[in-house]
Amino acid sequence: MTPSPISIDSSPSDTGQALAQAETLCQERGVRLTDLRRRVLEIIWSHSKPMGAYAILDVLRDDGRQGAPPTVYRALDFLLEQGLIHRLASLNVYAGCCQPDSRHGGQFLICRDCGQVNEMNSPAVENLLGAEAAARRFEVLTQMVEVLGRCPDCQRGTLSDVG
Amino acid sequence: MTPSPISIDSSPSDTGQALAQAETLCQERGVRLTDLRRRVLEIIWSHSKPMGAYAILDVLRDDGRQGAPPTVYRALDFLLEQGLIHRLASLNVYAGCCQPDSRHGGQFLICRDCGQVNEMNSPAVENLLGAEAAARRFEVLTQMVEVLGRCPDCQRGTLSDVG
DNA sequence: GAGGTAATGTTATCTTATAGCAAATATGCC
DNA sequence: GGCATATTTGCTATAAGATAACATTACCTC
Ligand SMILES: [Zn+2]
Ligand SMILES: [Zn+2]
Ligand SMILES: [Zn+2]
Ligand SMILES: [Zn+2]
Repeated sequence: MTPSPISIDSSPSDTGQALAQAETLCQERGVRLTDLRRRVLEIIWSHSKPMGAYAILDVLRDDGRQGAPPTVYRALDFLLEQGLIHRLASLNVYAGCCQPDSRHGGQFLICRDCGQVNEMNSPAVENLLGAEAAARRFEVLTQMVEVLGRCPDCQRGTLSDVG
Repeated sequence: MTPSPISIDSSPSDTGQALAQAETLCQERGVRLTDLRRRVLEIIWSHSKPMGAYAILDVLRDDGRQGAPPTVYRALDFLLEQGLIHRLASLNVYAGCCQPDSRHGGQFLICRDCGQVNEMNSPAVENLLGAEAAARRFEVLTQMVEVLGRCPDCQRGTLSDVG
């Protein structure tokens, strides 16, 4: 019923919800969420930490599916275009987007110790960044914000590196 | 005398100033700005756009200097540690820091069309990001902000892609 | 100059990402 | 269904970015 109050991990239900919403969005937009693309999105969501392209490829191969790097990169390109995932440039990893219905670059809190990533998407930050850019006569297309630090859990115990 | 009001490019004097300041900072800190490290910093500053590691390596080789990737990556690591340059993760390039005396992650306006990069470093943005992170009980170590868009020049004419 | 530390040279390798073309699959029309 | 079309996927090769490991050289102190 009620979602667990502290969700460190992407639970199966999170994954399910994300997939369902992706399905809906793709239908609305008239684009095809193929088996491969859906599976890549599922792999990303069902892991606790954002994944690199080659880690995703490994899972696909464990599935028994054929594939080479272009296979996964093309799926990632599609998911990125549709705003269903983000790329964290500082880590070369890909993470599911929590609000795929509204386009945004993404603001992320990345834990140095356990690797967890939290998508912030503070409108205040977005607006201020836009204002500062505008003050410099700069036309904004996309914003990328990545904050590296320590998550609440890793501050508490030193249960670092939970894998 | 007066610095040019619109500085699209890093002028030789900018480069000279940056090198002089780097020299001073490294002396104060008791670290060695060797020939190689100084030259890499100079190469970065004397180019109009941020450069990739292998582009820097090419220039080093044009100098007649020996070198392989580790040569330039070690120099870059040193310059990054000392806060003399930044890495723009979204582009895999390195850019000189305008305020190397104060440590910061860096906030960048990156022009999609001409590739120019402008370091913003708005304290307001930094503070707000810090506050938003703190509200989520997240301990900030470093912030990285990269805003992709179009610089004033590229909005005016469509003198895009000035190379 | 001997000894220790820091920096650089050198080779090989690893990770991340893309180009290019062929085969397969979905879609739309007759 | 049969066929033309465009999209998607398979597959090989390769580009681009970054690091590991170890040998050599420069620098500093005694
Ligand atoms: Zn998002
Ligand atoms: Zn953590
Ligand atoms: Zn800076
Ligand atoms: Zn521009």
